[in-house]
Amino acid sequence: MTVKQLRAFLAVARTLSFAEAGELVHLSQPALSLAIKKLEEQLGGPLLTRTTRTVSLTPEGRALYARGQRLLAEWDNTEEELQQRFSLQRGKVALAAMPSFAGILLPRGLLAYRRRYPNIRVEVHDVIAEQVVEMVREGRIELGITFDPGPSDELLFEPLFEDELIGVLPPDHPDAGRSEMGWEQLLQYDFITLQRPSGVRLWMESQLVQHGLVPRVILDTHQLVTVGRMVGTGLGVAAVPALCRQQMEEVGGRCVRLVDPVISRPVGILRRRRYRLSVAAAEMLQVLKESFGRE
Amino acid sequence: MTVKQLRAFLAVARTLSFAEAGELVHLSQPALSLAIKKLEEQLGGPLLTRTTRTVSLTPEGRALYARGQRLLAEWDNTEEELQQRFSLQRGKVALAAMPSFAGILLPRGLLAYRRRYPNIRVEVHDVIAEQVVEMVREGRIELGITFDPGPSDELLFEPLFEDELIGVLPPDHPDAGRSEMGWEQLLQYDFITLQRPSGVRLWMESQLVQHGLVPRVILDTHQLVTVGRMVGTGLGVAAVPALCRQQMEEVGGRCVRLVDPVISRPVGILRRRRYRLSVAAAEMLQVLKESFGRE
DNA sequence: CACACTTACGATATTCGTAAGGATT
DNA sequence: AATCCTTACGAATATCGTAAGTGTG
Repeated sequence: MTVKQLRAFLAVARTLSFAEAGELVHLSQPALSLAIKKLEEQLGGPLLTRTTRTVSLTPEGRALYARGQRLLAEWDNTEEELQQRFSLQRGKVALAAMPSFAGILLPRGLLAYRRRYPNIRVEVHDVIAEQVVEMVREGRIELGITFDPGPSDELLFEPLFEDELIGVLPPDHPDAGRSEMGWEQLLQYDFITLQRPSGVRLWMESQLVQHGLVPRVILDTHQLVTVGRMVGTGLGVAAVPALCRQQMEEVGGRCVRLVDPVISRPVGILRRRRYRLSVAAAEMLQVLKESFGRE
Repeated sequence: MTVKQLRAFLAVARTLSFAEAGELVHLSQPALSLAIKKLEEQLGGPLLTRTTRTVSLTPEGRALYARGQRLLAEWDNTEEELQQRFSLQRGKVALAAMPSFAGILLPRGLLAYRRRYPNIRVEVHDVIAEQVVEMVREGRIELGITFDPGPSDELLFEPLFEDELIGVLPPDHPDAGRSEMGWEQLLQYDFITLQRPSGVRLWMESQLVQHGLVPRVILDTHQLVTVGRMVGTGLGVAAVPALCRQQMEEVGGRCVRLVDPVISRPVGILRRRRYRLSVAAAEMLQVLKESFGRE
């Protein structure tokens, strides 16, 4: 039994006329006649009773009509859904981004994506960098936006831009108006930072040690906003990823570029090697590159 | 998208090997390759990623795999069910028979049918003759066993045999041992019969009137068994369709053939004109004819 | 170098449409 | 006589298998 045969039969069953049905399925009357004859042969008995003047269904024909309608509808739906997926008129992308990116920059990218492909659902997981990597590795999401997790044989990282550490100062701080300052200068002041298990804290510390810099930590907390608020109220200074600049300023911090050294690490898109992206995800990758790529 | 294409794709998706899948669907490797290529073209994108050394599914391929499996299973089921219907390995016949026939003779016929076609469900409606006709007319059943309802342009009656009225006598009745007797003789005795709305009563009365015979009715009831019991206990005599002979004897009646005149009417199979019978019902018709036909 | 999929090509099968045939209203 | 389905037949299309090609481990 072929799809064409079933389609032909259903058309005849609906119209009870070979001629009319022929138009529906774009077939000449004889061709339709043959098609149905073959179907009947294959199934082993007559589906229609034709008396040259009137066509009607046999009991078996009615049985096939009932089941065939649902069947063909599902068939066409499946086919159409696939076509829509490929033509980006339907589908879903699941991605994850670390909070600093998800909150500030990502919305701009998603807006661009949705403008181009309004019918594709986007699922965003706003989780910490380590979990982003984990979710990509497990295949729960197709794309992750995070720091470079380092070489891996199952993960592929495409950098988008460098995220630098910037200084955060109280509004009334003497250096608050400057465009940039050195690390040594910053670390003269009481230092506020994130608590130990934090990825940012670990990264910053390892980098500072390499340059012989030692912060005078007077306070650590586990939320970046809290760090910002503390700096904003004048408790001390801090250093945070540039991605968080806006957030820091919103709670009263003044941001300055930090040099000597410039500490930065790449932020980019992580995905699985060896696994092809869905069409929708591939396009998302493209849009994200355009929105946040270097040039 | 054709059935063959989907079948081919699913085979590859399952085995992740074109060569192996080819064997499953009885296709050479190149033919399978072409088939899938065409499917991909039709759907608008790749379903499989092949690296000449390894085959894996794209996200879209996984989507089709999930839906396609169910779809093809339903497809095959539908096809097989129809084939089974035509080959009498599956199906259903709904029929109705008047109680006298349904209770005594029909079981023998059904046994013969079920022996030949053990997988076909049979639905028997044990209803009075008028309802049998009604159910056939409404198309709720395909076959009805009843008396001839007379000519009709939508019903077709095929007689099986003649059902005669026979006499029922108490066991100690002087005529109880005879093989046949005349109506006039029977009607000398107190007569027990069914109540008025009954078809049998009406038929019998109209026939008797035509022959100038008048029964001395001393009692009427609405159940044939009751008539039998009353005769059995010696209250009087009765006349019932021969179909009920066994039932009468079970409750103590003695049956004799009635002549002068022999009153009979055809019992047969009723079905709708212009509507083809299902294969299962056509076969049932055949079996019933063989079991209860004249010769 | 061996294996697995793809491309090329000739052969076969299937399907299609036009034309003719048959039956019913 | 008109209409509707079926059969017949030549043509176009699609599909298949064999053979050659290509890339990977």
